[in-house]
Amino acid sequence: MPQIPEGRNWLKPGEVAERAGVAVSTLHYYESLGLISSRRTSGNRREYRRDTLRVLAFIRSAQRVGVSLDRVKEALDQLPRKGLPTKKDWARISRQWHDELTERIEYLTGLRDRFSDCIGCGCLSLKSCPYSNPDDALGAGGQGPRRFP
Amino acid sequence: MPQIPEGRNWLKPGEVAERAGVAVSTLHYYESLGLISSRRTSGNRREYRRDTLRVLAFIRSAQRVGVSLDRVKEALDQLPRKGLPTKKDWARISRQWHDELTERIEYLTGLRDRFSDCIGCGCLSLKSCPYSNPDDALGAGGQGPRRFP
DNA sequence: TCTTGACGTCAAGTCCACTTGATGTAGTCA
DNA sequence: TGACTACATCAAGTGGACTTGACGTCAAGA
Repeated sequence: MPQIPEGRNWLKPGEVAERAGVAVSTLHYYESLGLISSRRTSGNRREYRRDTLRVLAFIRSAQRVGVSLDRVKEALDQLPRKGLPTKKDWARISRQWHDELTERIEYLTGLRDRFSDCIGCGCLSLKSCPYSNPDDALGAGGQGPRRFP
Repeated sequence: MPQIPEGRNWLKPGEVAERAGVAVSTLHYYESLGLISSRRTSGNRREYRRDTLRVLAFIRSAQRVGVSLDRVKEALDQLPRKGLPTKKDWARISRQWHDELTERIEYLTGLRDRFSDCIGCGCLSLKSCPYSNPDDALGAGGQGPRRFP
């Protein structure tokens, strides 16, 4: 991994990509979606602000739990467009993120426990089974995640 | 919702689709993947065994937590190919499922708590942040889920 | 009997999240 | 200076999970 001096606040695409564990093409893609931004050098090369790493980390963890890039963008749009995001900005996002994760954790926990009840026990009845009910809380309005290998 | 008499063990596509909350085309798709199966009437219409609803419920809940259809198929392939799956068969799958969910819950919980630590607190440092580390436990070998609106 | 709707097949389309390829330029190092 | 690599743009391709469309058939009710 290339050493990035402490003082350098603007990073090259390759550096950011390596540090964040994504491909350079992914940076382009995210930029096209407005998730991250860059400035250009005189030679038209991109330069990313150091805190882009933080944004990328945020995106990464959001995706890991199945949040779409659209939703991520909504969250990031609450950061100030101009100027560096402050601690307060990140704290606000962090709070929302925390709540979202908590909700998701509770859902999974319920799923696990009810699953044990209705299938694990061997009752083999779907009549009162929450999984056979398409209209449960989190089910409505979503197509669900696509992959989590 | 159409009434399906208690005794009927073979259901029509429309009935299954409505009960399971999926489209008929989805049933075709799942069948093409080998996730569910059907027999045909003399008029070439599909008929699904009642317990297909259980399989579909299983698929649904698996997808909800971001498990791919490939992985679902792996699990379902452990059910007996011929004959009705027994309580024991479902119980085994249920156990695995339970473990998988537990793992996922623990991951999310860790994510949430560490997230609070490293961003919520405002330290704004990514140096020791688990999200900036591409090589953490669940990160390796996966591209992550795609959507969870 | 006739109509209507559910169903059959198969190809193609969609959406998200990227990746790959083609082609040209910029910067670095021997 | 020349080679080599990183980077730029843009279009097109990929993979998962479906959906839509076109077109023909089967079955149940008026």
